[in-house]
Amino acid sequence: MNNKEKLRNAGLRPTKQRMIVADILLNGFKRHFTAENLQDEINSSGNSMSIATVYNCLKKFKNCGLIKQVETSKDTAIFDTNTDYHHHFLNEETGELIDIENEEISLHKLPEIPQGYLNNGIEVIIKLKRHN
Amino acid sequence: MNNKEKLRNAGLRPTKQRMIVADILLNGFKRHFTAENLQDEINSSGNSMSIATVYNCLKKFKNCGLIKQVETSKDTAIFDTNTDYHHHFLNEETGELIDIENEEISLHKLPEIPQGYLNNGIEVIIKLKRHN
DNA sequence: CAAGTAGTTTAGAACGATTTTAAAGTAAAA
DNA sequence: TTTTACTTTAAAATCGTTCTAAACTACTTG
Repeated sequence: MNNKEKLRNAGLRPTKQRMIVADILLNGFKRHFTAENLQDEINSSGNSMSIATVYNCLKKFKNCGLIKQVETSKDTAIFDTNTDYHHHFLNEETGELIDIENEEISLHKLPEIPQGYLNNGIEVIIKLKRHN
Repeated sequence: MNNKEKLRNAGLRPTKQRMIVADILLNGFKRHFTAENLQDEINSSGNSMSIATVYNCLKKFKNCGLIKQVETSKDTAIFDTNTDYHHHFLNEETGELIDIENEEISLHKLPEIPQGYLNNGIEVIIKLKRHN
């Protein structure tokens, strides 16, 4: 399936700008990037795109599942007086957090830590959706 | 141990402002809050504090482990072309992310989901520190 | 195809969270 | 004390992101 079809299937108009972004992102290579990274890449491919369009486009792509946004990264820092090792439920609609005590969760199998690094803490976030 | 001692033990000068913050945060109650929440609370307790000081203070408290900052919340949104269910290593020094395939990790015991909510996805973040 | 309309792009302004600046103030050390 | 290093502050600056409103473009219907 080509990119034009992918966009149509996702319910998005295949505009010139979305095709440029699709050509960069939907080629099968898995990668992480920011809006600015992407704009730089667009620029250096000889095209150009307003930063507003980059954001619009990423939001659309995300909403229809063509890409993901990593780590529910809120724009506001949230602090916690609970310094014990613990995890969180996150109500994504409201941003509300609820503690999960360490005993209530257990990681069975862990991946191998990359060479030269140490495990410096694990954060588990269980995202919640209201039940209908 | 009183708050003045807690601050000294942590290597922080017990200034008037830090004591005000300590009185609010270090009373044993566990809670989540933002810098703005805290400033509001300071204001409504009859004190006042510059927002810059609130941030300075939270940064110091965090660095010496008196509080934590929740969910490695970066100020920049990171997107991912990998839309499969997967997790991440996070190099906190550089912000670099590395995928962890779903099979490489397994959650054994899960906490009970709060009433009225559904599990809408689990994100595991393993923070990495460079090995010496 | 032609004309209408609904969705899209854009530059630039606006925004909100956080950090920086530089000057004045305060705690600890000598 | 006097000195020195750290801290606080208001205000400006910065950074990522969203909004605005006007121009543009893709799709629909006639």
